[in-house]
This record gives sequence, C-alpha cells and structure tokens, in this order.
Amino acid sequence: MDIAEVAKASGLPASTLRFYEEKGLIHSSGRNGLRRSFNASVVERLALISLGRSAGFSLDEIAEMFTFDGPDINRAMLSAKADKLDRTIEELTAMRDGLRHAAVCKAPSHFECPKFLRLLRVAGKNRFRQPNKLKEIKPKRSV
Amino acid sequence: MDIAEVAKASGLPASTLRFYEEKGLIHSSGRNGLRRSFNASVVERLALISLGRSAGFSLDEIAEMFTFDGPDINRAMLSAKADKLDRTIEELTAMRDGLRHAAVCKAPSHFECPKFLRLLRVAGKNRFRQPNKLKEIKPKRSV
DNA sequence: ACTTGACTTTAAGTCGACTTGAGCTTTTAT
DNA sequence: ATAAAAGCTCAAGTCGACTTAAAGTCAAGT
Repeated sequence: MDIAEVAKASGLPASTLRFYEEKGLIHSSGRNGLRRSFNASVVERLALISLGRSAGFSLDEIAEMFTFDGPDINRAMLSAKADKLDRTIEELTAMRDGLRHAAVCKAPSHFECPKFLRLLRVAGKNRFRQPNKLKEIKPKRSV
Repeated sequence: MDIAEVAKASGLPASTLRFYEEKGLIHSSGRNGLRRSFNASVVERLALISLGRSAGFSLDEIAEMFTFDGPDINRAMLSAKADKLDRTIEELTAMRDGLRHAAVCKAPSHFECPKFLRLLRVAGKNRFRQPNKLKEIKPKRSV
C-alpha cells in the first residue's frame, strides 16, 4: 500500500503517518523509488494507536506497549495500563452522572446541590491533569 | 482565603489559579492590598474544573458549562456533554478489555488474536483525537 | 517533452494549558 | 529598620502532537 491508501484506510493524514514512522510507532515495509510502501497490517496497528490515543495514552506510552521484548514485563505493563484506565473510567462515569444530574437539577447553583457535590467528591479522588482539547478527526481534508 | 491557601486546598499551583482567573474560570472576591482573596467556594469550583479536565473537556468547554444564563440551552448542553462522555466511556471500556485480554493472550502477536482484533473494531467506531500526555498532579513543588 | 500530481525531506509553525523568569511591591518576622 | 517571604504583572518559554511550508524527486498521461 502506498501512503495515500493507508491514509484513506486509517483516516489519518499522510503527514501523521510520516510522523508516526519517524517516532517508530509504525514501519514502512520498504520503498518504491522514493515512496514508502506499507503492508496492510499497518492499518490495524494504526487503529490500535488511535484507540490508545483516545484512551488518553501518550504516543510514548503507546510505543512502550508495542515493545514486546520481555513478555512478562509487558504483560505487567498492560495490566497496569488497564488498571489506570479503570480508574479513569470510574471518574468519567462520576462526571457523566454529575452532568446528567446537573441537567435536571432544581438547585439554583450546582454548588448548592448536595447530590452534585457528593458526586464531585467521589470523582475527585484520583485526579490527574490532561492538557489539551479533544478534536474530532476529520478523515478527509479537501484542501 | 489567600492564594496560597487555595493552592494548598485545591492542589493547584498559584500560577494556575491566576491563569484560571484570567480566563474567567474562577473569580477572586477582592483584593487585600495587592493580593487576591478568594472565598472558600472557589475550592469546589476548582474541583469541578479539575474533574472536567480529567474528563477530557477543554477549559473553554468547562467555561461554557459555567455560563448558567440560558437555563434550557445550558441543560441541553450538559446533556450533550454527558452523552459525549458516555461514548468516551464505552471506548475506554473496550480499550481496557483489550488491554486485559492482551495481558493474558497466548497469540504470538496481538494482531493475530481474533478476540483482540474484534475489540479493536468495536472500540474504533467513535474515534477522536486527544492531544497530550496525562500528567500526575504534583500538589506540592518544593523548588 | 513537459506538465501534473503524488510523493519526498527538513524546518518551522500552531495550539492549549500552563510554567517560568524578571522585576517590582507588600506583608511579616527578627 | 530591615530582610526574607509571599504576591503581583507581563512577557516569554515549554511540551506533546501534529501541521504546514518550501523546495525538490519521480512516474504517468497528453
């Protein structure tokens, strides 16, 4: 596959694919003249990468998950990541419940609603920071 | 409360509090000479902000949630955010299951494991991008 | 032969969310 | 009275994840 096909199949721009290759997250199978050629399995790998990104892992963390050198080390890490995700899911669930409640709550301010404040406290246990805005993927850009 | 107390209570550095104030996410109740003074409710508001951040909302989105001007508009938006979160939670759950499975899977490569690949596909439906790395909060910095 | 369009590289730019530094003022402790 | 600690403002810097621009290469169609 050439880069445009992979881009289309994965929904990622070619620039991102080059960037990922440079970071070692994917590999091209060789060159066709100048041009990279990829084999089809890269599309699944990209799906996994996108998934990992959407789960809040950084590219570096995802790269770690791909190093299948020490099988035990790796299994342990995968479990650890899963646990981390579990905590995140709990928080998001609390947040979601808080939002749903806020949407119907009669209290003049959410800060005056005991139910909401309780959710706040529950959810705030394992807090962490997250830098940027979530953007929708634009699978195709025409310009 | 002065800024240091709020910082301690919220786990956020003073610089962040000033930054949030500048963005209109929080307000100081006045000045004590030069110094800002906050009333205690700001701590809850900050908890809510942190929670929102950890749920993947940008500061701008969180600011939107705080504008309780049009009650209907706002309720609709809160519901919309909750729905968005629901989709995220679904994805994260799939990702977590994928990771847990990968941690025990016998297949030589995860890409050769049908169970894993199925999870991939399920999880990849509503994909979105998320820019940065999650960092732990360091509540105290000594330098 | 030549233009077009897809691809290439490298460097620089962008974006959100903060952080850091410089230089000043004010409060507090000795 | 004075020095350290804590605040302040404003500008600039940082970080991760890409994106964009500039300038060049190359195969294919007219």
